[in-house]
Amino acid sequence: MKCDHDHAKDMLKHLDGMPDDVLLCDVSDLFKVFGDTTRMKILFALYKNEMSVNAISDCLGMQQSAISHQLKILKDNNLVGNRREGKTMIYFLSDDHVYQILAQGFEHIMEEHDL
Amino acid sequence: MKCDHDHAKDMLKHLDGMPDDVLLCDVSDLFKVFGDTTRMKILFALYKNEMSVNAISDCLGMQQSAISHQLKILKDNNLVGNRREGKTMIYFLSDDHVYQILAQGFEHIMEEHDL
DNA sequence: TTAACGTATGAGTATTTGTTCATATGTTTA
DNA sequence: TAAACATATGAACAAATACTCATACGTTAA
Repeated sequence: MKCDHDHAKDMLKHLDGMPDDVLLCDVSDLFKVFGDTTRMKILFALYKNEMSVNAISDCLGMQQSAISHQLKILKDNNLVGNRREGKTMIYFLSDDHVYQILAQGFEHIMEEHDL
Repeated sequence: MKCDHDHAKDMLKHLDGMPDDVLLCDVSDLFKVFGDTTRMKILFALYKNEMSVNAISDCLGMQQSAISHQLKILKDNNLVGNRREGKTMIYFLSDDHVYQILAQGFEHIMEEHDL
C-alpha cells in the first residue's frame, strides 16, 4: 500500500525547476475550483451520499440554477460525476484526490486555529 | 511515521455532517490562495531556495509590487514566512502542508492528462 | 542627516467570477 | 401529443481580484 506522504515529496522532487506554464495554470485552476464556499459545500454534501441537483439545492438553501452552474465547474474538473435516473441527475464524488485535497486543506486550517 | 493517506480519510470520517460555515470559508479561502498562477509560481520558486522579493520578481519577470502584494496573501495564510537580512526580506515556504497540497493537485492533473 | 536601496501599501482599473432571471433541453406521465 | 417535472444554459449584474502606478516605510552607507 502506497503512502501518499512520501509520494507527495517524491513527486515534487522530480520536478526540475519551474513546471511549464500550461501545467501551472491547470493546477491553479484546479485549486480555484476548491476556492469557493458553495462548491466546497457541494463536495461535502456529496461526501456522505450521492444526491440529485434539487436535493443539493435544498440542502444548501440555494437556487437550482446556481447549483447547476457550480456542478458544471466541478464536473469539468473531474471532481464529480453524474448519471441520469429518469428525470433526475444524480451527482457523486468522482475521485480519491478530492478526499485527500480536502483533508489536507482542513489539516492546515486546524493547525492554524490550534496555534 | 505517520501516513497521510490514511490520516486524510480518518479526518474526513470524523466530520459529522456539514462542517460549520466559518471552517468551510477558511478552507475555501486557503484553496483560493493556491488558485492563482502567480502565487503558484512563487511557491515553486521558493520550493528550491528561499529568495528575496527582488529575486522572485526577476525570476518570474513581474513587477516588484505585484509580487509583494501576492507575498502578503501567502504570508497571511501561513504558507510562507520571511525574515529580514539588512535591507532585503527573505521569503521561504513555511509549512509541510504546502508541499503536500501542491503535490496532490499535480497528481490530479497528471492523471487527467494521462487519460 | 541625507541619499540610495529594498520592500510594502493604498488607489485606480480591467478582468474574472458567482448569482439571479428567463428560458431551453430532456424525460416521464396523462 | 401535451403537460409536468428536473436540470442546463445564456445574458446581465454585482462583487471580488490581480495588476499598475505612485508613494510611503525601513535599513544601510556616505
